[in-house]
Amino acid sequence: MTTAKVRTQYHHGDLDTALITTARKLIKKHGVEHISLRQVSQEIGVSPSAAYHYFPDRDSLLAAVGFSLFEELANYQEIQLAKVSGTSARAVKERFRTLGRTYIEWAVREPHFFNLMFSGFCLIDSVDKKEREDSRAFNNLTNCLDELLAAGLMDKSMRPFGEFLSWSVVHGATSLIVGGHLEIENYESILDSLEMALGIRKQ
Amino acid sequence: MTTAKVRTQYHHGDLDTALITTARKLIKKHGVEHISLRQVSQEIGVSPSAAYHYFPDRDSLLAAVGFSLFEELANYQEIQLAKVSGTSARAVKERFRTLGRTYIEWAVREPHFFNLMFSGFCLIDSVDKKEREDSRAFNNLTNCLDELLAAGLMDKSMRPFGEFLSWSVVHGATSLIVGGHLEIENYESILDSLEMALGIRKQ
DNA sequence: TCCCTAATCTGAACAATGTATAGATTTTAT
DNA sequence: ATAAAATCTATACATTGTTCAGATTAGGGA
Repeated sequence: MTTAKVRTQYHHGDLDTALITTARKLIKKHGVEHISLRQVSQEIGVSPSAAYHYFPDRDSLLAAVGFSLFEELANYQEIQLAKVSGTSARAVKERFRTLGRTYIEWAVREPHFFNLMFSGFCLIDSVDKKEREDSRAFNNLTNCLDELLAAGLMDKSMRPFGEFLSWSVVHGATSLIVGGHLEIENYESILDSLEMALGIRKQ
Repeated sequence: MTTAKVRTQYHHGDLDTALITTARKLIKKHGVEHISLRQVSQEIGVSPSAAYHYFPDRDSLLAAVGFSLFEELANYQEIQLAKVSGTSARAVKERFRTLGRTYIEWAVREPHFFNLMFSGFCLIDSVDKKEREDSRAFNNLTNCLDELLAAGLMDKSMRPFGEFLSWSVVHGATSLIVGGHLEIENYESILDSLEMALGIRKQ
């Protein structure tokens, strides 16, 4: 019986992923600006310099955590999306709202994660653009907008602005809320505004 | 002849503002995550501990810089706004675009400033809400939207969403651009989208 | 089974950082 | 002029990121 802090073996075995998951745990609790490589190493029960065999520096580890969070968010969104399947007008519109709602609620529930993802650590240039995890969320948005259009539920002339407006409004509102610059009683009003903006029919 | 680095007097005289302006200068060049209290002190030519007579800790100094940047942005916006005075439909619409354009361009020109302002250092709670400098920019936006409505240039039913949509879209797009998550050829298309969303008449 | 090489981790060290405290210097008020 | 308040320095300490030489272990070929 070995706890995380007292290893019995010299070789950890899976230090690569242990570093990421432990960093994730500490970031979740204390925020990315308040955790150190040494804390992460100590929590695992490993020497501070051990991490340098897997990541060139501290920021690379944090970036790795950040990228895994994009994946997590996309997974969460798709799970919630699956709960509103169907081709009815109600289902299609609810899927669109689900995409925005999950984004906002996920960020509000874990603001430290959101800050890490969008605070310069996760430089897009450092990873192949075609394999970016946030493009999965983007594809889901595109599909949803196409469904809305096909069902005649949204203003045709607004379709070209669909992805940009949705992403900007939801991300912008989320960013302002998480940063404490905007207070909103219930997040559904954000989605109401967005629906109005895109000319999505009521009822 | 005294440079900044070699003071002749024991008392600096205006260390309070010197700390802020010097920190501002270093943040502008290197970004908030790469400057230290000691660098700022050394640049001024003062002991590292001197700063603690004016700010309780490093983060408070950074926050002070951040708050001054909100003021700077609002000043810049109002200067640009004044260049498009008049009551013609063209002038009113151009003022609305100017508000968004200045926000985006200012952030893109000084991304380190933008990051500081919206990266957790500038906690709104720490300052009286009624005296917040970003409310100046918000008031300018409200006035502009009222002018648009009064001139019959925007969709009446969209007015209640005016401030929120404008702020979210412009801030969201800016945040994504500065963070490297979104690439946009010219920023006017952002304003085009926003005008479409608010039902602001063409021509 | 033994040994050798590569993989993996430790230990000690370094400079830099934020911050606390005691004391030095200067200004201000009386 | 002198006491008190304001302002700044010097020193110290714990913590951090990072490097590097060396210790420990794992895996494969004889």
